[in-house]
Amino acid sequence: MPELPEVETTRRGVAPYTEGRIVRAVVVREARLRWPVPADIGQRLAGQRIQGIERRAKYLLFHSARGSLLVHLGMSGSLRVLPGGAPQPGRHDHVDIVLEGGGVLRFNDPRRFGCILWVEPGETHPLLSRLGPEPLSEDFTGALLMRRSRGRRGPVKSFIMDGQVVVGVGNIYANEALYLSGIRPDRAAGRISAHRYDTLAENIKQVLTSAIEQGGTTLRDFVGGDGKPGYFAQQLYVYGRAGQPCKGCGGLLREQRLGQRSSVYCVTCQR
DNA sequence: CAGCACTCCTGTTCGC
DNA sequence: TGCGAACAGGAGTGCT
Repeated sequence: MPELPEVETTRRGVAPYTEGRIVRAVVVREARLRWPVPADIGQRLAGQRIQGIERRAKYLLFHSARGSLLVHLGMSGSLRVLPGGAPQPGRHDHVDIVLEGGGVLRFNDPRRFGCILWVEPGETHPLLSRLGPEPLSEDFTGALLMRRSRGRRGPVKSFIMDGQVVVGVGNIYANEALYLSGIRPDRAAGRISAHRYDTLAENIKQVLTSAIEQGGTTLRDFVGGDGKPGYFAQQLYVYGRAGQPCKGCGGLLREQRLGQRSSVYCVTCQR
């Protein structure tokens, strides 16, 4: 499932093949995504040059002079470059961005939790207007977590997954960062010390950075081929390891549902 | 506002 | 071995 590192890896992977290129057409085979793909998206984008690709949270923005294509990969989405043109589309190949010169940027999303929308020039899309800071920016600090968490009684894990607090911390990395920080995921956000929030913020940055670095080794998978683009093995301490031994102390990892999300932690190493 | 539950969807896993 | 049920999960929406 694409988390922030996968989305950033996608951005870097498709940028060399799309930036500076002109869009010839947009082929929408299935418009029923999270929200309907706008019917006029092809008219808006055709003939436009893709000036750059920006990532904000887990959204990708393909900027042109006439507006921007806003893409989210949801749970199961992927973007892949087909430099030599478009082979027969598969069952979930919902949208093709056909480029001058014959290359194709193909959007695939089996569960259709993703979206493709349009943003007018100079406007901030409502989906982006209330987002917290980027986790890898200087704006994201332990002090921010400390300040924003005061008075909040919900679990810290839900707190750091709240996109209005900080963006891009999905379930996998929330679990991992809390393990690395020695913090139980069900601890009340408002009752965690400034020092521990410093540690947590650093670990969130660390785990995301290392995942992005690992993603760099799979960039070739974004082009052609039939491998699944954008996903890469991640060294995981707790996520998906419920019932297995903690890599720190050997105790069995426990699983708990928090805010509809599975949370895995070590009762000994995390307090 | 904070904190939930609900919702979208389909591939995978599980239980019998 | 096969089949239906349960599950996973990003994040917007709506309710308390």
